[in-house]
Amino acid sequence: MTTLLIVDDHPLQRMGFRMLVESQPDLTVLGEADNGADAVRMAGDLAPEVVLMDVRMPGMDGIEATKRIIASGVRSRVLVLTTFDLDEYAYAALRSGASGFLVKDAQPEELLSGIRVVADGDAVVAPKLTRRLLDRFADQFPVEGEPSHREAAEQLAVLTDREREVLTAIGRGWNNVEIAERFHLAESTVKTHVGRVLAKIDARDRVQAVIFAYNTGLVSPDNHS
Amino acid sequence: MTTLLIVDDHPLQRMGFRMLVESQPDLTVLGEADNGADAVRMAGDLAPEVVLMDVRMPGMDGIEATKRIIASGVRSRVLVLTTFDLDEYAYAALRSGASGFLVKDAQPEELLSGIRVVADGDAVVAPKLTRRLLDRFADQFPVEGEPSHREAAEQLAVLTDREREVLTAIGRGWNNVEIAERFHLAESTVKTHVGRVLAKIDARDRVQAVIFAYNTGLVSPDNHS
DNA sequence: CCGGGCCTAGTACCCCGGTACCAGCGGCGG
DNA sequence: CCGCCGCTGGTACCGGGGTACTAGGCCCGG
Repeated sequence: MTTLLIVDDHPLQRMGFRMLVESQPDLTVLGEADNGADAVRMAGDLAPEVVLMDVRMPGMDGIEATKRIIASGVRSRVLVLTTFDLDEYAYAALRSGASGFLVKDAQPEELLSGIRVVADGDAVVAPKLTRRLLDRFADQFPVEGEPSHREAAEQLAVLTDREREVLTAIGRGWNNVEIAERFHLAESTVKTHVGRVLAKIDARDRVQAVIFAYNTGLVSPDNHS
Repeated sequence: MTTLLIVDDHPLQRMGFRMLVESQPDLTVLGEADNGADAVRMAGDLAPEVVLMDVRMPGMDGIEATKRIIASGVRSRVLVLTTFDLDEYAYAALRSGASGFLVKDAQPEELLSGIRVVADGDAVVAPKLTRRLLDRFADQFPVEGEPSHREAAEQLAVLTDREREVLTAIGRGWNNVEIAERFHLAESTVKTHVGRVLAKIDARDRVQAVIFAYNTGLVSPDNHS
């Protein structure tokens, strides 16, 4: 049984959601809120598995409410509902920590499907929003970065493509096992690469490699994950 | 009628896709390719609306093939299929210009739905991958008003003076012995401080502590020695 | 005066990281 | 065709790093 909290400032809209949701044997509504502040409080009290959150509300909007719910440490997952005409809010919503983004005029089956996906710990994004998400994602990750420090850049140049990838991974704080997993390599292979990188950039250990990566601009603040 | 090109190095897999797709009255297969080079060429010749692209293939892989198809200017949209979880290759795929990303063991309906979504000009990402994508997105694009810097800065405030000194030293790439010497401490003392710093800033090891130090501005590029 | 931070220091333990060395493979240029 | 290079993988070894726990001395505020 998946528990829900419905957040929307329009009573009629809430009614619609409740009708749809309660028609499903595996879904149940714990409560409703008509503003962001109540939503945050009720999420803390009721600990619903999924919060259906309208973005546009008077006072605290759905995005701010989402951030606070996520920050509060409650296990609730938030499924944000947008009307899609808002572009400036779109990215803020994506960053808010929500587990899903659907358009309010979606088919009922899509909404129900989205609720179950989110309840399972996965995420869902409406196709139209996904398009923009991918475009933005592509923009923000240029194929090759631009080193700012020329001198060190020469050392960067002597690295092979693979070694530069590994150095970037080191710069993100990943350990050898994590690097191996993300690149589908054996840990021993990663060690080999790391060793060569350290020798080439004249670093004693991966800590100094991180510093090197920052000084060359290979990685920048908030470039991690 | 939506036209398709199937790209996979496994004949049996292609057969499965073809069977599924041709069972749909609105979908038709224009051709098949078992490697990236052929895929690029056939996409140019046949101009399918959607390319079903396996990501892992000997020789030119699906990602490189996707990039070249997109770069070629053909109007084809690429739906990438993988058996694996989101990893570096997957991110590379998302950057490659693909319109969709699904796992190969998805339900047939999901695949068909994904094909139609992509054909409509929208994009689709498998729920399990979306979760990771959103996490990554959130990491990469900190909210303007409430950057992770602020959170981090608050963590900085909880550090004692000594701990902040030690963190700075870590950020300069010094090891425990060097820190001990410069501060006239025993190595064991340094370890104690380091351990508490790591706990307070929620870092796994000193490598992540370095990154933290850079992100908070505690240390800056070319600040060492 | 006594509790609580903070700094100091030690011991013991385990694991990850780094090194050394070796080896096979595929591509590419001489 | 051969050699070089880059990439991959493995084994073995050792030292540094991180954790857990303990503990004494210091200063400050209740």
